[in-house]
Amino acid sequence: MKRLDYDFFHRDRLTVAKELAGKIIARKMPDREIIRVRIAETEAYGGEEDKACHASKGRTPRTELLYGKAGVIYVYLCYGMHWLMNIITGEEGRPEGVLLRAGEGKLSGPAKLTKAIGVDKRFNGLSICDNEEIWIEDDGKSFEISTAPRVGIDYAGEEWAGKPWRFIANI
DNA sequence: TTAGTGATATCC
DNA sequence: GATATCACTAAA
Repeated sequence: MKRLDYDFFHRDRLTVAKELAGKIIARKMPDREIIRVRIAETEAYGGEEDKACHASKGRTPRTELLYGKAGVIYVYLCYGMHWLMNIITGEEGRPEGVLLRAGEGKLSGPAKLTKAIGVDKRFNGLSICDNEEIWIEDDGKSFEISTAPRVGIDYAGEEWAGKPWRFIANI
């Protein structure tokens, strides 16, 4: 069992998103219990012109993290009650990231995943390959990966909403 | 289908 | 200071 390090995330976002599907996210809770959830779905965001990426409309304090170093966790509060978790990928200085969209089993939704592993604002800005509370593990198993269009981003227009940048592991 | 929720960005 | 927007969920 090995932890994914900076080199894993320091690559093209589509590659990272595809390979991240099927990996395990581990979370050490405050009571020292360790929760492990296999990642079932990911989505790639960002790139030069991706209108669905938060950073596409301009660099702001909130999106500053997206331009940062690969492996950094970007946590975003959506609709006032849902935490969405992303991991920054690619070169520093480019707004790229991968959204963790679902976990194995009943965790069919990005906010359910973060709720299950107790991720919130406190993790925003942490590096996932350099702390003892949360990390990603590779247990050596590999899965068939399906692709599909991203969801929930109709505002970005058909061209971007239709990109097959969603990766689903056939667990 | 619709309500609920709050941070953020963008306008005064 | 005010308002519009939003990478969602649960209940119906």
